[in-house]
Amino acid sequence: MAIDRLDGRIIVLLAREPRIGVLEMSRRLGVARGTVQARLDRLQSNGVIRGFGPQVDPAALGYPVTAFATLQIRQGQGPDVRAHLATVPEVLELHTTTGSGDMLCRLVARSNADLQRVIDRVVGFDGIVRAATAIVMENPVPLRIIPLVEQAAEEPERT
Amino acid sequence: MAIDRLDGRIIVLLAREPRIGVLEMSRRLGVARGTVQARLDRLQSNGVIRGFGPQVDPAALGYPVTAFATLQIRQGQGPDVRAHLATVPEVLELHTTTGSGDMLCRLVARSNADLQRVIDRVVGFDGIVRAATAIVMENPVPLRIIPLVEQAAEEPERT
DNA sequence: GCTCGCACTGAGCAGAATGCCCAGCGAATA
DNA sequence: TATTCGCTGGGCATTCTGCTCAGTGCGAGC
Repeated sequence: MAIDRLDGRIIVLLAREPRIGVLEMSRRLGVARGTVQARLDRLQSNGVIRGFGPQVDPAALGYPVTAFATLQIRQGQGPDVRAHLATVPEVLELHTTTGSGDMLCRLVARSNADLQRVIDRVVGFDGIVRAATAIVMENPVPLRIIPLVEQAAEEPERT
Repeated sequence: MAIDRLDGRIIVLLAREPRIGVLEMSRRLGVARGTVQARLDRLQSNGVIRGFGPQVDPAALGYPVTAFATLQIRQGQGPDVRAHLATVPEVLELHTTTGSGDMLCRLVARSNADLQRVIDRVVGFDGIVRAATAIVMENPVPLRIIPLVEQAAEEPERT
């Protein structure tokens, strides 16, 4: 669960240059290959590293528009709404939240006009009372994990 | 930019089993190894596949609390706020948006109590007028790309 | 109708990495 | 003190990679 500095260096190195392989990592980090391999195995069985799936850019796929929609759900309809949203390919992720909305989902679309189609499909479901959409203009900080890993590696336990 | 079915199958296969390698992929897909290799190179130089970084689970790192914060920014302070937020490790991503807020950011924290510390640090900056935070309770649809890739592969061009 | 360009195929090759094994060692633990 | 655990450094066979090549089928352009 807690990671130490070596774990942190492994993850950061892997995040920066994912293709280098275990042997090259051991060279760069100055440790034995078996150590890196054991650490990696542990990190993966821990669940710290979920996997190494390809990071696909929706914009390059033809979906340059990103938006976040806050949804208000009719009481008791949560499970149905989740199942509905899971069937929409343009819904990239979905969270249930506290606060003024009940759910927050990330959407993509081929254009602003196409976004209307996506939203219609999202809210075209009985359990959804209202949707408030915010279109993303810029993304100054793309999804990142390195700073957090570095912090976690420096402070293995704290609360 | 547009991907065909073979591209789609490559990405989906890679997303499901990231460790299989080019040779095994060519076997599963029933095409020559060189073809898979060429397609992968093209997808990467296209930017469709950004990379193969490790997918790290913040919860396993000791940050089980996720939240989304909507920020309102004082006019003209945007660039400073971005720079400020980029220095906070718990800020995993940041978007500027249309709508009632000006920015939307994803935060993680070690606990609900720790979230207060993170929010204090986030809003402890002059350019931020107000912050509305929604704590994530459940994540019925984790960040995914496969359905979108499949759709994009079936409909190479459309708007 | 013909030729060119392009993508795919199937094969081969040297080099490198992987997965796996082992014995030894030092530190922390019981 | 004895044991356990993680790291080291080495070796091994197997596998994959990166690269090259000639041949082939297909569509576009002339």
